[in-house]
Amino acid sequence: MEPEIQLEIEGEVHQLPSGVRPFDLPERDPEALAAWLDGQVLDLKKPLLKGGTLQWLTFDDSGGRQVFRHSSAHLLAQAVKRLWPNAKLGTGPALEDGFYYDIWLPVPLTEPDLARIEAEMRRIVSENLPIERLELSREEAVRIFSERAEEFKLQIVERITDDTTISAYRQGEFVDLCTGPHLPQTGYIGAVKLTNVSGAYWRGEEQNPMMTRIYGTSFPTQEALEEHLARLEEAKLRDHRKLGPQLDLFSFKEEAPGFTFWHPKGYQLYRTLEEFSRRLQEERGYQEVSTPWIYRAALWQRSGHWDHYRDNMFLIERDDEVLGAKPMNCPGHALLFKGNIRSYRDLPIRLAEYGPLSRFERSGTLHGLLRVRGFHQDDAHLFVREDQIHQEMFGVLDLMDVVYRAFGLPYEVVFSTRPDDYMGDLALWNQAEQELERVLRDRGLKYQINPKDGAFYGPKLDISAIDSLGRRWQLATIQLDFQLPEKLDLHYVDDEGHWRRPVMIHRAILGSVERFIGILVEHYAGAFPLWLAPIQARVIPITEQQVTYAEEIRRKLHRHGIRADVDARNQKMGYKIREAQMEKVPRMLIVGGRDQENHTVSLRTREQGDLGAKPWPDYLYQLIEEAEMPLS
RNA sequence: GCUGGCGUAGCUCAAUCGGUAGAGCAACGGUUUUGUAAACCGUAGGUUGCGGGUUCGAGUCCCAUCGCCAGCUCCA
Repeated sequence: MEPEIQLEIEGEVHQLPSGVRPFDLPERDPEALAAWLDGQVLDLKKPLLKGGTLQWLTFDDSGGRQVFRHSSAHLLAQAVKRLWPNAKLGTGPALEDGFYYDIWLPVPLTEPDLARIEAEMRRIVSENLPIERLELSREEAVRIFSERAEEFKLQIVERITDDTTISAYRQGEFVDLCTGPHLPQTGYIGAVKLTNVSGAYWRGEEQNPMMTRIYGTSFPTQEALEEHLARLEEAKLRDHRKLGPQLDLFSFKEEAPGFTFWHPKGYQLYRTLEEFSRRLQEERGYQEVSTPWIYRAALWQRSGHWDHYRDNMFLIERDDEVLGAKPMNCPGHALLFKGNIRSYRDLPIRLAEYGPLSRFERSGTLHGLLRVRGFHQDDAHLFVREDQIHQEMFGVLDLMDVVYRAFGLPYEVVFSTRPDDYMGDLALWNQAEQELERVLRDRGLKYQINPKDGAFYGPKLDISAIDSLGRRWQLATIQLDFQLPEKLDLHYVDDEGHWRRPVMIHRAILGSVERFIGILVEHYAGAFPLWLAPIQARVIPITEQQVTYAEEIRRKLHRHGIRADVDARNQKMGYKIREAQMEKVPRMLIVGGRDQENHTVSLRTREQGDLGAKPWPDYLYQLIEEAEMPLS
């Protein structure tokens, strides 16, 4: 008698012969791309030898999408191999919104090549080749990929351990080493688009050969693909590098790559943000200082930056000695701390600084405001006793919460642990890592662990946000440091009169003010909330007759701390309104003859449009309230 | 830094095969005096990123360089 298995599908239990393929079941969802059996994603054509609960994965499931995109990557590789038979395949995974394949090519790729590859991919789709799984012995795998001169695949085979099944997938003449799973046929891939080409080192190591990485995306239908491409276009319009200059906030110039020119409006925004940070920190016992921005090399040698950070520093040679511009404030703050004898009663001492920092970033890594060479942090160093670590860390996380809630910025917490080139004593590192984890748990924060990504002097907690194109950027950082107090020999006097070593907490909440503004521009698409907007209100006289009245209103607004201007140009009202809307000014106070007579302003808001006449100056008091900083 | 791509007026873009660099918006001058997203007329604006080369002739072809874009690497 043939062995049977029991499969539960959509609540119904079926008795089926062992070896049945999900693909052949009459219950199969016609949109299914793969099957899910008790937590495992399987090919639809996988013969089932044991029973369980089976679900269909479609393009709406992330698992289904992943299979779809992974098969699309194979499709890409097959097309490239048809066009360049001596191309050598690297790896080609699925991504969130698409896929890529790293391929070594004898010639550089050009735009028209992408179109040719796409055309070939469509041909393979129309051939509707069956996709077949092969399970291979190591010898077979080596033979297959040697025959095809796929040296990179052979390297992968070598690294596969003996306890793993070596599998490959075949579609037509094409075979790729792959664990799968995959779609049943190439015909499933309804629409593909190759988006861009770039270089990528084999296995991500700089000394390895550079492969050509071809990115693409794919969807079941042409309409879905076009919708996706339209969304990408939308996102590009939010890009801070486009919006910033458009809104006249900042610019970059060839003469100073990686440094920001802050225009009047952008700098206003910058100062508002800094003021926000100042007020929150003063309330919490921080003291603002300003320390030198250039130090003799000897300090950097003592602090460890010379060994761990020199390549990223701007160095200056004068009078036969080397000086370095500061990439961080910590050594300066430590020196300031050291300048007096400190009692245990003085701690914690919280030193804040907003001064300029410079880091020499490699040219290819610069990216608008999000990666610059010259920037400012809302930086602070907390000098604390060991028994104060927990409480102070708790306070920092609390401040962070206030700040990020004020902007409604979605963020992720990452806990980065000891890197390979760490400085100092292993026991201290372990202690610091345990402290950080304990505070995270006590605050109930969700976090991910990023092993070996800590700073060279201590483990850190990073907050990152995502830009308009889905790239992740680190904003806040909180680091516990037992090393620097040691290196620079910091101490305080404890309650028994003994010298003790303080602990340093490095922290920046906004992170870099530059980067934070870049993220904010994209987050709000340039339409900043009232309290942040560089120009909060624009007074628009309808005719020349109201310019004096308009000026009067503007002066009064300013006197009460509202940033306002008057558009007195000889233009129609509609024109001025249109410009104010495009500049994303949150409030427009329109004044015509009627307003002047009745002592009103005609209010228009950026979001709601015309709201009619409001008595003046009553409206001023409403505006003052609406424009308050979100300090709690 | 590496691989590939792109640099034309302040912005968005055009210029056939190598043959006189052009338009809209913005700016400026004037007319208009206006009630909720673009009034009208006119003027000016350029060493085509910078430097070489090929050619009778280069925005266009070649070399080099700078900057930017995508990704890699790096990343407090």
